[in-house]
Amino acid sequence: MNYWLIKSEPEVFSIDDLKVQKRTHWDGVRNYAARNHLKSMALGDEVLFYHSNAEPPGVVGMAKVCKTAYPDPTAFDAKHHHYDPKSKPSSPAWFMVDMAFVKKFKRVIGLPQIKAEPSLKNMVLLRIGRLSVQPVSSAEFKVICQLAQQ
DNA sequence: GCCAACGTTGGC
DNA sequence: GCCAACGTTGGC
Repeated sequence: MNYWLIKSEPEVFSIDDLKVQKRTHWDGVRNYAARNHLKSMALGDEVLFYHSNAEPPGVVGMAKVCKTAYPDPTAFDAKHHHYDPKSKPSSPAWFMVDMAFVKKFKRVIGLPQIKAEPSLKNMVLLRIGRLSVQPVSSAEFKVICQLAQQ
């Protein structure tokens, strides 16, 4: 079992949207490092859901992988905002996974709280701030879950 | 709205 | 293959 963190702007797609929809295609990732993480995800991997550009930014809940990586069709659609002519159905460049809602935390674990927690100081979130799909260690995942229960 | 960080593009 | 210019992300 591996653990991950995905970012979303709540104005675009929030944990509440995922709760209503129950599952969603995690499409639109157009960064190679993020894509490689998507392709490494296994069925049932647990994923922290992070709200970026929010007040406060932070981890708001949990999802899990319910379908492993497959080609992102929005990259093939010339009219789509995420269209990329480099990606062809015969040799797709971009992939997506499906995510299922697990839970929404009772409180947001804000970025300042994460920064203040010594056991989380090596989180990719703090080291590579812009990466939108990133791995989380099992120890970090446990700490986040404990903070969510306080 | 500003700006730092950093990934991507393209000229050479 | 280097690197400057540019675009995007995302915290503040």
